[in-house]
Amino acid sequence: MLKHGILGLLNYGDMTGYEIMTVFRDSLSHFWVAQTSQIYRELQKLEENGWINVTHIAQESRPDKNMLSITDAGRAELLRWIKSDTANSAVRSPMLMKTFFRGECSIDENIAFFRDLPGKETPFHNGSENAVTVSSQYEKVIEEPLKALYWKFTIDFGLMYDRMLREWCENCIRKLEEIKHENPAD
Amino acid sequence: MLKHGILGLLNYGDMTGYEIMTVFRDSLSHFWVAQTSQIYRELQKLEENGWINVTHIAQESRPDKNMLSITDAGRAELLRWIKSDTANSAVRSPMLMKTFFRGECSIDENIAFFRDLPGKETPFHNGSENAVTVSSQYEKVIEEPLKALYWKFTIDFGLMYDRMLREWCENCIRKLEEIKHENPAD
DNA sequence: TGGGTCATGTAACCTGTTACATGATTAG
DNA sequence: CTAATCATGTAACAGGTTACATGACCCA
Repeated sequence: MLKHGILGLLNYGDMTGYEIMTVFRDSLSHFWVAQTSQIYRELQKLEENGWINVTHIAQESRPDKNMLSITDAGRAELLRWIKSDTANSAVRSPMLMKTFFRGECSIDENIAFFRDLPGKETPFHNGSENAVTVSSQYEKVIEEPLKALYWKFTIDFGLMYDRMLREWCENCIRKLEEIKHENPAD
Repeated sequence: MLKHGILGLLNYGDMTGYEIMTVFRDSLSHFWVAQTSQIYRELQKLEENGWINVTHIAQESRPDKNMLSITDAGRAELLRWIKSDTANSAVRSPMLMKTFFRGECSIDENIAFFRDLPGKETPFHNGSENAVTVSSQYEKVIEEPLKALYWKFTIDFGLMYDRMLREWCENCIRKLEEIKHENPAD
């Protein structure tokens, strides 16, 4: 999957590993966290698969760099992946996992837990508002308004998710407060 | 994280690997998918760490089984994990990753994509309504109504997520329809 | 007689995380 | 003078996926 994210970015135009890293940070990282080391490793595999070409460029006042460009095979693979079924995708939420077992903690601890959650757990953890402005800048770079649209869709998702999470936390807190007042013993 | 999920289940009472598997399927699997093979491997590690004890039980009309029970060290580890910070948790959404690059497809293909999504991509992919009834059955097993409460919280999350996802897809479709009518060329 | 349940795993591989490593240039 | 930016990775380990393997009992 990370492979395909990188391939997708290279489809916008040639880039170095470093540039991929920065674009990734501003866009995909909201819903897919990846370390620099992993990006470079995946780039090696993309080349092995023949999905990208690498051109070494010597520089003087800067370290040398490797310019990466997507191949026809890479573009074909990207499209194949985009159109493939989303269904059996890896679901994994550490946050829900912890919530599930929160019965081990006191009600007050749990009220605090749900109070703090919305600030921490969100796909747009850097703040979705910020993501909106960043994407607008890239809109000029991509130059294809229709492609920028889907970027905006992912940000809309982030905004709606944030709102939903806050609501959910409020509901949980409300129920915990009720229980607290029913049995003040706990 | 999977380690801790298993530890949490064993904290409800002794179980075999097989039972963990079935309880897992009905509860945690909604937001954390794991293969049987992985569960057995993690059980080995839990024992190596001294977090569980294993008792071999010979059976006649059934295969022998290993009864697992959580140790004091395991309980301590479970609590440590529950109270640890949720913040830097691994975010990864294949669905948003694909959405991001959907600009490569036609508007009609994308309308179809968003129309089909709500049925596929949901933390409670087996249907959240079903999860509600299953959890009610376990409520009798757990026998501690306060613990079952947090299970219900995770299901509430699933229901709210489902609703939000449907709304988001409708919004995306609406925007795509607008664009389609503005430039019928595409 | 065929499929589901009970019950256990191993092996190979792929993906993700953490820690480490280097070093010049440039902007404040 | 110091921190950020540019630019590249390696190594070891942890966690997740896929495929395979075994075998009896019970119900329809």
